[in-house]
Amino acid sequence: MEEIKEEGKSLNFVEEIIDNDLKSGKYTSILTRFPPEPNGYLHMGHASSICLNFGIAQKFGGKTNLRFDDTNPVTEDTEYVESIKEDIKWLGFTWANEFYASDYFDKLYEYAIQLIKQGDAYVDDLSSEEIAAQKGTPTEPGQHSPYRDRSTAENLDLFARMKAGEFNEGQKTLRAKIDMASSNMLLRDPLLYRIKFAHHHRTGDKWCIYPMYDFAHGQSDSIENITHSICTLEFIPHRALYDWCIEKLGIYPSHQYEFARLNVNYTVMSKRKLLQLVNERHVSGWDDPRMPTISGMRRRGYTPSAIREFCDRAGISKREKINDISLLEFCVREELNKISLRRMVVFDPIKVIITNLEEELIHLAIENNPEDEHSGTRQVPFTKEIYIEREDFMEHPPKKFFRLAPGQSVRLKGAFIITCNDIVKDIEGNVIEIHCNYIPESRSGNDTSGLKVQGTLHWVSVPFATPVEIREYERLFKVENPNSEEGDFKEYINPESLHIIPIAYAEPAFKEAKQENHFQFLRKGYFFMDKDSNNEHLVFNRTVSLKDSFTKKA
RNA sequence: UGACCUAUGGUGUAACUGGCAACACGUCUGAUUUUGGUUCAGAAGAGUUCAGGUUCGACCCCUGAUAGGUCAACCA
Repeated sequence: MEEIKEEGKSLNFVEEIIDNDLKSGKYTSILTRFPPEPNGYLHMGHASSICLNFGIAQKFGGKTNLRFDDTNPVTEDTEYVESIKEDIKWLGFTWANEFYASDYFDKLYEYAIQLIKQGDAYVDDLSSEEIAAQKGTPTEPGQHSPYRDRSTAENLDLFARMKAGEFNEGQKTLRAKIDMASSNMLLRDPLLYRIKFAHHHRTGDKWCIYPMYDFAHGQSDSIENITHSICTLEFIPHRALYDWCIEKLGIYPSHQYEFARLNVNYTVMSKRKLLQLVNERHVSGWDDPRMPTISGMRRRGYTPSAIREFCDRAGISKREKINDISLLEFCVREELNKISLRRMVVFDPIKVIITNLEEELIHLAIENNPEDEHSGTRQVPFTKEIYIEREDFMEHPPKKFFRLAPGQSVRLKGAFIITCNDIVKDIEGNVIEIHCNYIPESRSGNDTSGLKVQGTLHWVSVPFATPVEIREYERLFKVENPNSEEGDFKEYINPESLHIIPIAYAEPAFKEAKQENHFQFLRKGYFFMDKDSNNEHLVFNRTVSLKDSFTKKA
């Protein structure tokens, strides 16, 4: 059934390329790769790439490798490797092989020697500044380095000595000999190797020369026999160099394809900026629920399938775009509506006294999820004193206020219909108690009262109320695209993105709450238990609010 | 005074490769509802950046503009 639906869908441009390659017989099977640099946490943009690379392999019966692009030892760390693996698994994908670019350092070194022998690479003594100065501009050609025509023997000797650690950082580099007049700046004798006396998270101190991205990525793809190497738009100019290396080396011809990275409005999606938010304490960490990181979204209560669904609906193209966060929220709500347990929690309480209730305690069974008939019910105690939401009562209500007001009736969810017949105020005139009559015949499930009311409220029994902490999140930025605004993006941070309610009143069923449960707090939104919770103190993150067509109008 | 990439409702993605622009989100109605949620029914909203050309016919092909983006890190 799912198959048929998939058949009818049109392919994105990458899928189309692969479909054609398979049909034409260019390949009999495909191999993709997801190549993160282990220098930060994965975010929504990576999720899109993961869904593309792994998804495409699944769709066309191929496989996907996970390869850590760890060619810069100063920024990379094992901590990131572990978090990246955890995030990919959590998203629901399995890699065929776990590789590291650093696995190929020996092979890459041989490749470099091959280029030197072919006269396609040379050791340069120029400093970083001098190279930049000789690079030219997009409209003016660059100048040749005075070291460009060293003999093969000299290059070989120098390169070996670079590897042996005879030179200082920055003193020498290995450069490709291509074309200093190319309109593609990347082809103006790009750096292939640089000296770094840095400890590598995997190879330790074995190496003091490290390959640049352009001398590692294509070769790594080739070594693994990657058929379709899919990356983001900014690598388009690199493709010429990618192909140059493969051609000069005469190795397996992997091909690079580029798609537009995924962006979402009201947030930022670059590692650099996210790192700033963390370092400058605008958020509590990489997994702050406001962060667009996978770990942040997981902590917030987003589900893997909702994220996958979002990536799928957002689509793949070559056009730079910013997706609407509301699509993500739609995907999250759509799933959470089906799976979350309904509970009642009063955030801002006002006391209601059921004046005509004789019994001390009535046990009510209320469904856990009306969308799922197998979800069963829970026991909810009903007592003479209950809390309702302060905003659910108005002494002088406008028309169309379907909630509680003097003389007005409402249903208490899963319980009875009540009518407000009196209010108690303090000296300052604030309402502190609402007195109501309940209709015994209106009990949920066997209502014989014949009464109809417009509103249904959530409520919590006062003596049974359990305090919990609530954390509500708003968008992290005040503007849709912080990147395109004047000045620093941090000036546009929303100062009210986190709203904490230290004490909210929850029904007692939370005693059995499990970390992995998703909840819908009736009329409030979807919530997920935070890792800061312990036995005495439960903390809930608002994953996303419910759609609200009432407060919007007001 | 360069090369390369891109251009379809508010947003994102399509249009079976030339046959009078569809789907989703969002928005707005109405119905249903013991969540102002869900569900259901419906509506508004683009004539495809612009100007030419080819064609019986162009979002699609050609020419030329325009706009936005990318490229001159010993980052990836």
